[in-house]
Amino acid sequence: MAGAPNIREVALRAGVSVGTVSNVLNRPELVAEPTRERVHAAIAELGFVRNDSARQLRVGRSRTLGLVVLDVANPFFTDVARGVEDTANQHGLAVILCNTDEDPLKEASHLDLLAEMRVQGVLINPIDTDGRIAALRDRGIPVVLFDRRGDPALECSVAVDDVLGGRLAATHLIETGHRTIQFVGGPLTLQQVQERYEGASAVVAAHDDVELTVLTTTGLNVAAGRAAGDRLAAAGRDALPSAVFCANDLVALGVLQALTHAGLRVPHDVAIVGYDDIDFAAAAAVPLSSVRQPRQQLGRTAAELLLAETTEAEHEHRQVVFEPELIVRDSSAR
Amino acid sequence: MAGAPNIREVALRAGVSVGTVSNVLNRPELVAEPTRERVHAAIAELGFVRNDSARQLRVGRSRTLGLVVLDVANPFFTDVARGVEDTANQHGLAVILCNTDEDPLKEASHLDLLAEMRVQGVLINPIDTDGRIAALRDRGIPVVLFDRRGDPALECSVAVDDVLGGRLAATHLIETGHRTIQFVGGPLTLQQVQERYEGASAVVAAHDDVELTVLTTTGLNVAAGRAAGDRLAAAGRDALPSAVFCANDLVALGVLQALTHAGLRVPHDVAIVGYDDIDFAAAAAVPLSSVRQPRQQLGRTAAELLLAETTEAEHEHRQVVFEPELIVRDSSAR
DNA sequence: CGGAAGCACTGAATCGGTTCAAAGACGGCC
DNA sequence: GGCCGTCTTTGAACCGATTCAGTGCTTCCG
Repeated sequence: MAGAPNIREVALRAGVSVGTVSNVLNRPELVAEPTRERVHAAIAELGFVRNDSARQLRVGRSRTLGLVVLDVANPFFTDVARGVEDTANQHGLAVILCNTDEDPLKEASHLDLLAEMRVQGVLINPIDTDGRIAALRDRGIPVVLFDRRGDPALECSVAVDDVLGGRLAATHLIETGHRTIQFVGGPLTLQQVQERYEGASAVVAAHDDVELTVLTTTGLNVAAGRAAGDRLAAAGRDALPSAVFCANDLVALGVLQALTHAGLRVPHDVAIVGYDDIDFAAAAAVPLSSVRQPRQQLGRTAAELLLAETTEAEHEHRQVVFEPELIVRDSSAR
Repeated sequence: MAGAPNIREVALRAGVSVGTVSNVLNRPELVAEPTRERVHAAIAELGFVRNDSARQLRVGRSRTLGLVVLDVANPFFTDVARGVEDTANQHGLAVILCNTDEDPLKEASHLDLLAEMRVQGVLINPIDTDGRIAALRDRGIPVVLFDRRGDPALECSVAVDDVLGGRLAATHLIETGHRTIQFVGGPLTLQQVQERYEGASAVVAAHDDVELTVLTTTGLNVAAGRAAGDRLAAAGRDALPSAVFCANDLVALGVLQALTHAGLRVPHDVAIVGYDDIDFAAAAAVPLSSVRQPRQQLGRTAAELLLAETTEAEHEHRQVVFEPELIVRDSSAR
């Protein structure tokens, strides 16, 4: 009796069968008005709460959805998460947020857990597309990639054209007169980082007099950016690039802090362009130029694709690609 | 056969009973080496993944823990979440992150869902301590309050001394010569906001020549801060307070943006002190003075208290209170 | 040689909802 | 009165892993 009355006790109290109680909960339109009221009264009196694992066991799937991100502390991902949550909640689903810290082992263990939970689906910004994602799919759990393009034969994905984003940033820097550009970000195994670099690289290749170098970081956070900034500053004024293009805004903020700390002025000594256009970019010490992505929309669309895949009889995988937009602020003004 | 082999099929393939398979999974030391290997082989060949709802149903509780926060987009909460996640993962628990947006209705619906899921416990920064939290406790689900003190008879809690935080901020502003101080934050029903104001108020009361006024906001985010800043700026230069103390850093960043946009200089025209000392405070246009809280530690401690409550036979509720620390930066420099 | 103890394994009962075929109740109509 | 259709309710089977009393076997000891 103690903490957990079950559906049988409710049935007993309301003087009906368990089947009827279940119907009141799930298809109330099948139950006659007075009966329904008696059942509701019994539920209230006993403080009954449906045991979701029992329900899940019978129905075969849960009412949750997994969201696997690289770093919850990155506002880009929390904005995406907001979009996912809004859409999921509208459909009565809860979101399980998993943080991988760019660590394949953590990613793997989170995916295992989500598989055991029989989530309805997984939204993931994968680190490496190893077998584990395929394994999920084989088990019938739909997977939607976000912030990364997938294989149209296998999965849906929602991405932003990162190559274009890289082009926008590089074009802007070249047009404002910069000739030595430093790309800062990593690890390069991350598709986002790779493609942002590629985009910049393609533009630079078309200009004989412009030079692009790469400084890889071990992560995409403020600390990594600060470390990179320190290295740039330590190399001496002569070795300084005239502009830095960072793989995301956190790195850019870190670089900005380190350079400022070393007595260099942004954008006078070095210009900076970031990526993501998180809200804090505009509020930075030197307002940051950045490549904007439709963050919440990314999340909403990803969740919608997942829901479509679970409900549609004949599902065709879709690859949605949004266009990024360059926002120019003080950090790269001439 | 398709997507989901169960424990029976594994048993069949390995030539053992289901009980043995279960033992291999849960208490491998009870099973002889060669048998264990055969079972593992069968699991691998079939790609078997344990159905967690069946396990939960039998065992009675899940391996998850609910974390209910006011706003995932606030770095303060993501830092707390990191702490919670670290500790939870170490103990094999997954974290379900719920966002309430300071909306009691959303809070209630999330708590209902967590109750249905039979989570091991709930960590919450509550909006209003209405009956729903008590209802959870009655059902045997431990609740730990964080960033807020609780009733020692009922629950554990982890908080930071917000009254002290308010005192620190106000004392600092008074000592640097400010005589008209504006408190910005809200809603005042939030205990944090209330107490930060109280602390400041107590200090001001001891100084006849200092005036403290309140501008309440509807939320604790950048947009609310910006709106408040606009109102301050619109009131005209003469009506301006000489310093603003904000209930958190997001509000402070919003106020900073609005004031700067209106052509006012910080700290020359108006000084600003925030609260939380999120990472972005130091990187702001004018580096923000702020009252620092041990964010990750708050999360870790909260999770530990919860785990203690679920494992200890005789549990005594504890109220942990950390001390905040004032970090002075440019925004309140004289 | 008998009995006890230890070990590895078995298999049925169990957790608590959901589902669906079937039964029951009632009214309308010929 | 008998038949049919509609609406409501019933109750047992079922989902899949866990658990524990119990079986069969071996070893040890007096």
